[in-house]
Amino acid sequence: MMDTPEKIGTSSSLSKFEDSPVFNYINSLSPIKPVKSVHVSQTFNPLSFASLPSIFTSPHVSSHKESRFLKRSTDPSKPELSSADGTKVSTNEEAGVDVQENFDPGVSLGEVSFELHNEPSRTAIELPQTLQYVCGSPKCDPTPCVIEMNCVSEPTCTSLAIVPFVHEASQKGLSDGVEVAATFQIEQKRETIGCEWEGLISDTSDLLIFNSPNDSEAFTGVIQKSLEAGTIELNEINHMNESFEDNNVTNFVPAGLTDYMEAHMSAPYSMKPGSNLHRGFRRRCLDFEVLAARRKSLDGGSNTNSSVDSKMEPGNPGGDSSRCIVPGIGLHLNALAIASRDNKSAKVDTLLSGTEKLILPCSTTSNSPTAGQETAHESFLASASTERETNDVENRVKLADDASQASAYVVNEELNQNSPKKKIRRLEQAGESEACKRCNCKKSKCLKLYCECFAAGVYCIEPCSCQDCFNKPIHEDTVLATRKQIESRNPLAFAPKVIRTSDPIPEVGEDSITTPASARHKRGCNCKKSNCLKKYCECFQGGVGCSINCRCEGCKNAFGVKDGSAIVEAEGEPEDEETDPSDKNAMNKNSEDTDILNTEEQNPAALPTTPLQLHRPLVQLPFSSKSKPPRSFITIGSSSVLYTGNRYGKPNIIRPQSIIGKRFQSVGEDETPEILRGNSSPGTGIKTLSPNSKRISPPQCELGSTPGGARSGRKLILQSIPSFPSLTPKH
DNA sequence: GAGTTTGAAACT
DNA sequence: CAGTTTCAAACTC
Repeated sequence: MMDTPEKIGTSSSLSKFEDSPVFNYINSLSPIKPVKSVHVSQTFNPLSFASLPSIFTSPHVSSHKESRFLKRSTDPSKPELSSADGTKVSTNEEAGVDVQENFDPGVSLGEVSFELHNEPSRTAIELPQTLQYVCGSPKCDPTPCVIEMNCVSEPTCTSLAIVPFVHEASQKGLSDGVEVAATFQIEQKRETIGCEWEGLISDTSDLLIFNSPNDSEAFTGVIQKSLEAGTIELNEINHMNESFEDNNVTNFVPAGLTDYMEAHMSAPYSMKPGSNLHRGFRRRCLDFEVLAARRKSLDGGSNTNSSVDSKMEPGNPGGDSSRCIVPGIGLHLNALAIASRDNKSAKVDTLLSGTEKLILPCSTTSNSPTAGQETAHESFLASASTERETNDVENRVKLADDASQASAYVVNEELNQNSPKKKIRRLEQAGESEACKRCNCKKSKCLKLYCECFAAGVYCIEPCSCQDCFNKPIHEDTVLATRKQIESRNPLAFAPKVIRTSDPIPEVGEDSITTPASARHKRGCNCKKSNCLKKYCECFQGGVGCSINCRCEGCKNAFGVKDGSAIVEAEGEPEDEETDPSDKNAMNKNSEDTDILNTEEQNPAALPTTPLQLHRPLVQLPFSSKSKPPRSFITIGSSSVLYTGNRYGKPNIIRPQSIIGKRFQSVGEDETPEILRGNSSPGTGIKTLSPNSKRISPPQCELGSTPGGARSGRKLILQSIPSFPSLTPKH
């Protein structure tokens, strides 16, 4: 319809895009439109591979990310949207279905761009773009993500029903073959009226394509189709994407998203969609939060939720799986580990064969007895985490700390699938991640931070050898209550301990490698005998150098000594005010002078400068992967939810994307910093705020970024604190 | 696998 | 806020 002509215009320029009839059209459309627009931008973004990585990787680009996330989320989340929208979905579906059936590239493109539901159709038609973009999400993510989104974000019966289907489809596709899965899905699609299905189907279709041993073939085929349909459109789309990202995307998208969210999403959940990656991570984290929110809502008397809850509810022993799936989504890193273990060999083979990573997880999930959904989610999460790890190891900046990055990273890899190395690494990492998630608690009942699982916001699973474990879906209430208590004591208790700020991804080419993630342990360690050379040291364990925040004695942290130079043993905790080495010190001093804003901007540069970063890469690899990083993500994600709102606002509004991107990346991981920024009330007594006076230090970003990192961090903490509560409580 | 060491978390 | 205890991971044998 209007799309074709409009498309051209949009492609030409960003500004045009807004002004363009397309944009108007979108505006005219139902609330969904904005989302679509977002999707479109995202979908397009995928086209530009280079941009994508940066985008995803860059945490900072909250706007970007989120917008993208939204896009992505929309893809996977389509179901969500649909479920959420309900009626809307139905209508949209029709359109989407028609589109798919018709396979009119031109039309589809236009529609796709505008309508969420169309995305499926889009996927079919636009595959080239979508594939790239979607691939990441859908393959591994796809089903899982979708499911999770549905379950977690919105307690709709449909979501539950859908889940099984998705898994089946995914499983079939994996086991039997892509084609089969595709057909299966299609059939279901027709059968099922729910738009969710459409979304799922579309996703699955994508998956199928990618899953096919010869992704390239499928991809090429798709491309050819698209080309036949109209290459120009694709190109235009790409341009549009670029323009979006470069110029307005941040501003534009967020607004749409927020609106959409407000309109369709429940408040608590609204934030989630923000980022796909975050979704995954958040989900786990959120699980708790979500559950609480649900319950509250239920208490409030939302019937729909109640139905869901009943399914979700802990009460069900059988429900465990289901529950785990929904609430547990966030939880099951462990499952991944297990699954990965069992299936490692298989995974490897598959990887080697050329199948994508994503597929692997799915396969594992399918294989894993425990569970389908959960495993899928876990796999997704795991993949993300593993990717990070790999990135860290490789010092690939692209993968930013953010979950978003992880997701993005996944996507990229998928795109890049070619490299077997990465796959292997991923596998390895997965294995490592596996180890990370077990606990062996005997007295804490897994309800204290002693428990790694609990601390990570994950439910305990089989691999755990814990005793009297209460950290299970069955005891959700207890877990939530305990969690709240702990958070009340220390709002940052579940925040990631180690914050990594990867340098700007976009600049990956630049020095990213040299300057791996600048990560810091928020609190800092308190080692006295280990010299920060053993895993006893959280900093070392996290693969980050010690910072000013650390109280360690005789620090010899291979990743970076407190004082600044690894060589220096300087223990002087406070003493080390040596300017250079310690960005920390410098930061502290400087920070006082500098405002938050300055810190933010400066951060990126600062981070790279830190010697620690340099050191990290070498050592980190092994450690980082194993332990905490993933967790941190999770927690971050949860916290981030609140933050996301802030993110949208600031990044979008204030800063040019390019700049923002860098900054955010650095900052991105810590959302708190952003918040701080946003709130940035300069003088806050952070310390007082932090329950644990010990070391609530700002994330690295802060440190690195702001000369007065300490302050900023503190400030951040303060601000962040409120946010945390909001997350869990969300009334 | 058992025992020791370590440092965070929790408690006072 | 500091000191002590508890706890579970990390480590060693």
